[in-house]
Amino acid sequence: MSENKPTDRSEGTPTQARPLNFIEKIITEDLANGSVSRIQTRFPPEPNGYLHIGHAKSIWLNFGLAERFGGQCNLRFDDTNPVKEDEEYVASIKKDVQWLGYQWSGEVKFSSNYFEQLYQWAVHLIQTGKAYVDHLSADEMRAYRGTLTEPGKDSPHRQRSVDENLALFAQMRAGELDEGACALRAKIDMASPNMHLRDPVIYRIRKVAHHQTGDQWCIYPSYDFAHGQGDAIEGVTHSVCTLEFEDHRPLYEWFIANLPTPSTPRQYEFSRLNVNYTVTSKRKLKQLVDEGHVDGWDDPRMPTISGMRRRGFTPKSIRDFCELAGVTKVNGIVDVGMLEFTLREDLNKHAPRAMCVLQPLKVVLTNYPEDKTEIMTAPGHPQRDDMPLRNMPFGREVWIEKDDFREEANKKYKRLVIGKRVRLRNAYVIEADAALKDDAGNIVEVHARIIENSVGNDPADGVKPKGVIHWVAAHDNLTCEVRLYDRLFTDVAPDAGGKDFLQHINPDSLDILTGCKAEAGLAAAPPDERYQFERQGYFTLDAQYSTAEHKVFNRVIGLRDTWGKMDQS
RNA sequence: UGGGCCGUCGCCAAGCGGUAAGGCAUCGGGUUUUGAUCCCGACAUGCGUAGGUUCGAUCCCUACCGGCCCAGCCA
Repeated sequence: MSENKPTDRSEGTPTQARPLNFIEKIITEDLANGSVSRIQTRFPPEPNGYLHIGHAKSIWLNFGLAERFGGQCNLRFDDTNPVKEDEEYVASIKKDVQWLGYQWSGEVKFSSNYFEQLYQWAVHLIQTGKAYVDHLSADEMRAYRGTLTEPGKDSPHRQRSVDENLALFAQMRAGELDEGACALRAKIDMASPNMHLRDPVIYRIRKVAHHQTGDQWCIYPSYDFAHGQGDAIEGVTHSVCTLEFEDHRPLYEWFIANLPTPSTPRQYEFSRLNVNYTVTSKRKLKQLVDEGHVDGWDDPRMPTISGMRRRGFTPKSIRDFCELAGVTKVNGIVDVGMLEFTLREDLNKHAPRAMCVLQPLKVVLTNYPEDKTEIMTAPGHPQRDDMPLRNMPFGREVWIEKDDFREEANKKYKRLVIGKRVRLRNAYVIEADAALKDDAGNIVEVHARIIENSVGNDPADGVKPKGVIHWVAAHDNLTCEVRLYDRLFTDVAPDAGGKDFLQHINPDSLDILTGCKAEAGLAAAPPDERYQFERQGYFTLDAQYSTAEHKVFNRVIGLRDTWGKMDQS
């Protein structure tokens, strides 16, 4: 797969001219003043679900930073909570990261690789009087923690001796205590205005099997106790995460300061990527899947990486979008229009052109011999000469788009009208004579004439065609199914302010067209190629629904359409 | 309302005391056998608000206003 080359970064990417973002500035300084000699980052997902467009930003940022500064980026699964995780997700996450065009440094890492070290560090904290086993129940702990405006109070178990804590913690590990019976807490400050510093739980008992470590452990470290230390073990220099972890930073630093870690990573936070007209919360995406509003996690309308892949997005368009959106600490919502822009930009450059009639209307060229056929040639791409020419059969009967014919129309209509001319793209100029209708008055066929010698030339009589329309020969084409996708939600912010996002699902987000007529050459379309169906948009084969006999094309995105937006009367 | 963070064009986003980059979108115009692409042009006397410091402030100070995050043995 050509799109998996992690080196395909050069062309078109605005990387060069762009001013540095705040994290790049920090790294540049750190490198300049020698506080670090080399960059190490990491992308640290918990394997508890499918990745979506929001994760793409983190992937792009972490891997991109390493790439730009000649460093390395690890893929580390933050698997400290076995009850929510599954091996299925580690597989899909690895696939998504690679598809986006990145390769992690060395082996895939897991926080669970460090469980023994983490355990020893917890013991170290106990020995230095900085951690204790607390027997308060979860409810009691909540009550003791205080509130946002009131300080918490010390647990009655806070002053246990080191020996007692050591013994209790060993019992926890040995499985001698029940889930919830107690937990290990860091001893920091129950009156801290920062809730995360009010003696956070760092180890809890969970008697469940872990997807990586099996039943080796029945106690698991919390995120806060595992993340920074994992960074330190891996030599991560810049631990980049999202804004909601800002409050955790003092805790992150407290562990690093109070433990003999091999390095001192620093945490930096940026705002997560939000896109309008969609939702990205795992709970909501799951609901869309579970309630059958979409076809699965990889439904082409989903904002998941797998959905976008199936839809036909290019990895580059997603990376470019992340870059275009920028890296700051401002909580914003980016316009999907920007994503559509980077998508079209990439597709326009690389997609071979083709013609496909979505809603066919037959045109009979009455002055064209019944037994005659020709092969028309067309460029593979109008702005590139490195793409092979296409050969398209042409004959007496051709299909054109229903929308491209009107019995009569005003001068703004640049398509086929009775008595007027249009060019069949890459073929003849034709002039319409009559429209044949069925009993209900629907136009079922159009009679027209070709203008002799107009292939590649303007008509000899000087009467130029009004416009250019696409067509497909009736005697030789590929009948196929085409799926048109629109945004999944009709509301800019489907879940803003506690709105019920399900109320805003777009009933027309999927339009299935059958009996579409594509140019014959498309019968050989490979599954990962994206085409521009001229005048319509970009399309790719749906890997799931297509069979050898029945091709299904997904519309990745339509062409920019200034005509469709204006008053066409 | 305790703490943390954030507020520059409709949406992103530069700017770091010397008089508002850029992109997306939008609106004009040109080229074009895709109403696509491409090309030109327009688009913040204004930087959440009010004061203050300064010859000069989006950048410094003060006070307000607005938004986001934190009271999981989730991450």
